[in-house]
Amino acid sequence: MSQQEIKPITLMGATASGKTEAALGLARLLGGEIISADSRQVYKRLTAGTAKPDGAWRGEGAERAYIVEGVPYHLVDFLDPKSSYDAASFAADAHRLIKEIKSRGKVPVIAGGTGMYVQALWSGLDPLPPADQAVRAELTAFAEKEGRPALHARLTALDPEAAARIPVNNIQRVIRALEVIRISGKKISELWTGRFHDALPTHLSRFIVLSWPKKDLVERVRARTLTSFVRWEAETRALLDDGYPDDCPALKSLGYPQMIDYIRGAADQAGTAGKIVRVTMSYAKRQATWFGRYRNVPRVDASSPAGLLPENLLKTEEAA
RNA sequence: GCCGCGGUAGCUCAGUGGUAGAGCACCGGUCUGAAAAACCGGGUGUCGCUGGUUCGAUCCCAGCCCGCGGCA
Repeated sequence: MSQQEIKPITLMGATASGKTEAALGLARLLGGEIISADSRQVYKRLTAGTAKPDGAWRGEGAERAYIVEGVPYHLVDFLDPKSSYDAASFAADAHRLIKEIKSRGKVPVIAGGTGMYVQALWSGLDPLPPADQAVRAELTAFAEKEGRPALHARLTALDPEAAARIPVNNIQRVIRALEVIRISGKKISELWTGRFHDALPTHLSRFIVLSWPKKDLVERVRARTLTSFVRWEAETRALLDDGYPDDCPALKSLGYPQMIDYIRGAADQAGTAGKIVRVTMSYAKRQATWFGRYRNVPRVDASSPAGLLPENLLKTEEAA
């Protein structure tokens, strides 16, 4: 098989939908390596709370890789919890890895629940300037002092078209639009090309969305939350003990704020676990909404007996 | 048994003689370098039951049922 004929497979699905299991099955069947598209599993030390696949770093130098059940699993467990990562960095890293994996004659299997990362990887981003944390800090301080309407008013003055599309309270997007003007001197509304559409390029990759009935998914989330709770508490406590602030990027991840409240005695265990299940299901709904936009991508009922088996996933793909 | 208080959304409660609201929960959606982020939208209800007064009752009146507290 020539390199050109190796087509990556991209698995998407809500949290706890079985993406890791499915990806490992496909990688073993086809001879593949996995690239995680998960904005939280990138962090070192966030393991139980992110359901990071159980693996270990092996090898040296260029050969060094995180190995899960014998399969290289890329873009997990490499970033300090105080560091930031983003969709553009992910897309660049993933494109580089896809090329490398193909050069080894292996099949790239991209698996993840971060819809924004999948979108950035396969549909690309407009040529906007990169993030600037100093600019963001300054604009955040302004909003805290003068209020969000005042910040939004600044955007209305500089880029009325963008301001009309961004709600006053959506502080992050208001800041981003102002950041673009500050750095590039151009309006974000003029840099948008409309490439953010509701279809994925199936000539570049095979895409599969894993879906579950909500009543089954909530049981999986509940079970996972309960079995990981003690380890999750321990890893969170260790991060706090080592001086990581509550608001560092990693600790703002889903469930960690609730775990921090629990550690500080502000909530009991049952209540905390229940709250975490709720915020997780709320996230799963947002993921389902995101992936639901891709009308040209087949969906697999992962709850069926053969649901996550690689042969079943490939068969469904062909039928679509 | 008597006295008092209460019964309104899934939960905790507010409220009005013109068929009703909040918080949480729940449901739906948005998404261009923070995306497990940041937001937007939706009330989902025999106002305990049965009568009475009234043009009109969730509200006022009576009886009943249920819960809580007190007295026996």
